[in-house]
Amino acid sequence: MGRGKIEIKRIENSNNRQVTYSKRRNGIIKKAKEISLLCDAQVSLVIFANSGKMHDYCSPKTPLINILDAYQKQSGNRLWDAKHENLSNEIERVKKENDNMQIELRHLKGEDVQSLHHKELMSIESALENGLACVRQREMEIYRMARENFADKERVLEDENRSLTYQMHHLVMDIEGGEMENGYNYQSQMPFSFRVQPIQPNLQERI
Amino acid sequence: MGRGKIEIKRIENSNNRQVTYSKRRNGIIKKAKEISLLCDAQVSLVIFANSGKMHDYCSPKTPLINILDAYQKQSGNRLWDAKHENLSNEIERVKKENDNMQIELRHLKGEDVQSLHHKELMSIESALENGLACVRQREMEIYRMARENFADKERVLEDENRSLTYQMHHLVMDIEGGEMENGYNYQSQMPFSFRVQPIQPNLQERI
DNA sequence: ATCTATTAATAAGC
DNA sequence: TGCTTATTAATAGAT
Repeated sequence: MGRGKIEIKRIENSNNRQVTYSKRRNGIIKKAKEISLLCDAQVSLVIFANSGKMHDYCSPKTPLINILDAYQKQSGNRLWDAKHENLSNEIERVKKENDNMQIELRHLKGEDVQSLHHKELMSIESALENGLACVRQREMEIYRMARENFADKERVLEDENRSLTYQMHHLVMDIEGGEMENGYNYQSQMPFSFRVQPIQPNLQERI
Repeated sequence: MGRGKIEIKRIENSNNRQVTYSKRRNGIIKKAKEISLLCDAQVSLVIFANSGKMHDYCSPKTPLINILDAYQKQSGNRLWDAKHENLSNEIERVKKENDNMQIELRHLKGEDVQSLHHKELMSIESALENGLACVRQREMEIYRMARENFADKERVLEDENRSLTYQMHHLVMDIEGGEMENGYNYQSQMPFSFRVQPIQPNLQERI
């Protein structure tokens, strides 16, 4: 249908091919529209040119996804169903794992134990005892570490105190012993916050 | 193109519609094949008749799924991507839940407690103590029920024994007291397994 | 299905 | 691309 008949095989001339593509693409899309209107048919048409450009037609009132869903069902071809199935299976698997853990957790917390029998209870009990032992051991460890840490700090503070006390003692002696040799009053020049202020009142008594 | 021109609108005569559908469907599929051959185009065509019957064409060497995948990318239309996303999110959610439970379980079992601090340990400890209390309570319950059950059975057996003993006592008296009045020897006619055989030897002494 | 008068699509040229 | 036109292809209606 044209000035000459053409063989139905790849058009080698790239320009001709492109022109023919445009014309025929429009033709097909027109035909698709027509059949869907004339005959109440659902049509899904997607065309990719060699260049990668895409055109498509989908009959109105029917989302493409529905047409393709129906296509999957009728043709038995799996488009995305296979992927979906894998994901769904994964969800199932993980949910099952979840449920099992949920149950185990509840049992360990002493919930839903009415349904359990001797043997199960025994194993839960021993798990709990073991857990308790571990947790308490860890608590003891923390306690011990805290105490050691505290003892260290205490020792450091005591050393510091001793040193300060010693310094203060000498300072007081210097002041009481008459005028400064260089006429300088350390205490009064020091910012207030740096002055030695024993926190525990009874430390003063020890001086 | 035919004996008369037709308006492009739904053909009301159902027979005509069906005939036109068949003819035009073949036409479109032929055109699809031609353009894909002539112009190196990728074509996906799915047509559903009003009746529900489906026909399709897909250019060779390109699985439909690939064409549609490309369609999704170019058109921005989400066919199955949306569903995939939902499922993937669901998996993420459930896995996270899973991980949390996993951690809680491990802690309750006394594993990985090295990383825990005082406050967490305290709450786990109290959960464990509570669980232990519940489990032990349930065990006691089962123990009590079992004992009661056993006591019941024991009582029934004792009653049975008493009754049998009584019967046997009378039977022995009858036999020792001379010939049977009706000349019938119950014991010897009874199948061996039904004969009264006290299980506890000392029961015999009580007779 | 098949036929065929008629319309529609389109190849080639511009 | 768009327009034109000679030519082929598709198909409406009848059988």
